[in-house]
Amino acid sequence: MSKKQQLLKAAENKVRTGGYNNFSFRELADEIGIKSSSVHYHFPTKADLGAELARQYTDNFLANLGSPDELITHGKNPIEVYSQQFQHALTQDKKMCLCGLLGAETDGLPEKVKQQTRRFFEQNIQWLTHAYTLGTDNTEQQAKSQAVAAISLLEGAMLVSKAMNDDALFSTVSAQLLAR
Amino acid sequence: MSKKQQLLKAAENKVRTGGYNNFSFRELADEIGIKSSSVHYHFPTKADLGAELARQYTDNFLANLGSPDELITHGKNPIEVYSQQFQHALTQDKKMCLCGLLGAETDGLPEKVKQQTRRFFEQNIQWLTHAYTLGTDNTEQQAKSQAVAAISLLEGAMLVSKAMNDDALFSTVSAQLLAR
DNA sequence: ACCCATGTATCTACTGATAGATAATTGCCG
DNA sequence: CGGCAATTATCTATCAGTAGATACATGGGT
Repeated sequence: MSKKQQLLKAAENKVRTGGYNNFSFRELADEIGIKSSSVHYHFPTKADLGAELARQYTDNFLANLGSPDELITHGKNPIEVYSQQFQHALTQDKKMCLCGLLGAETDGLPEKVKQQTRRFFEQNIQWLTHAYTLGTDNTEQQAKSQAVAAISLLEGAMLVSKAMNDDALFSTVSAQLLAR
Repeated sequence: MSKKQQLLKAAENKVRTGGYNNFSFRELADEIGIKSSSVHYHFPTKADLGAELARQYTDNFLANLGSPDELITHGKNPIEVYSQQFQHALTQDKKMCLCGLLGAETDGLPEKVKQQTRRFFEQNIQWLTHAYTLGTDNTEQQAKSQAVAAISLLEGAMLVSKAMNDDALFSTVSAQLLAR
């Protein structure tokens, strides 16, 4: 893995633990064994790093999901797959969703980080809206409402599980999403 | 209002905007017209300030709600009142829930701040569990599941609304909570 | 010989925290 | 009541540490 990707990985861990202000160039540099000034070679400013972080996170998140149509073709329930992706982030990484955390502190973020954070939610709501349209007679409007509620429920369940330090809460909540 | 309360008020705005690391003693002091060293008189450490902030926020939040029984006596739906309290925080203050944000970054917080953040959710889940028991044949277990889902949905809806900069999303989601 | 990636050195600004001084107020004792 | 003592709330001054950022030098691979 390139130093650049190592930096992003280290930053992801820091941000998902304590937010955008919870990492510094020095910490990241120390962690991967370069000097803090060298971090500026890869990312001119902290905002550039943060924006790239959110961008890659979003792209990877969506790529790992595949398309709702594809999932149905393989006999899977898209909403179930979707909530499992959140659960994986919580229980494997033991961390909050990157963009969930950034979204909560959006008003304190540099503009370009804010934009990428917003993009995460736009794309996810689009994905879910599509999923909630397939095999139903939902209008686009209805499907979008369900989509926004679904991502809200899952982001919120992560947040509550972290705050209470009890991952079982997430399972309890996601089960209700699927039982509707 | 005492300087101490002014400090807490200023800190609340900062934290609800960008998280625990988004305020400094100097900023707070400047804002209310004292010196940063004087802040240490009221709060020995930053963690002490953060913990007191979360503690008061929780107490005020619950006090403003009243008890579920009381609300029903006055012909109100406790869950509706509860979700309106969240909506008020979002649309009037134009800010995220303090403990929602702190909960998301819980692993990056000093221990005593973490404890007070957790207390917010414990007390809120208790309140909601009680509300979901009244006038139903729900078991305690079922009511608690509904309670956790409700607070997850509302915290998540705030987060998504902030990230998307669209408060209407919150309304869309909370409407679904009440329509169940 | 070039250029990508990193290092050295340094800057200014800000961080939380501490020590010690100073008024102003409060409260108790005789 | 008078006066001493303690408490409250603030100040000035300073600290070591860290923040993001910059200019410039260096080395290693093609």
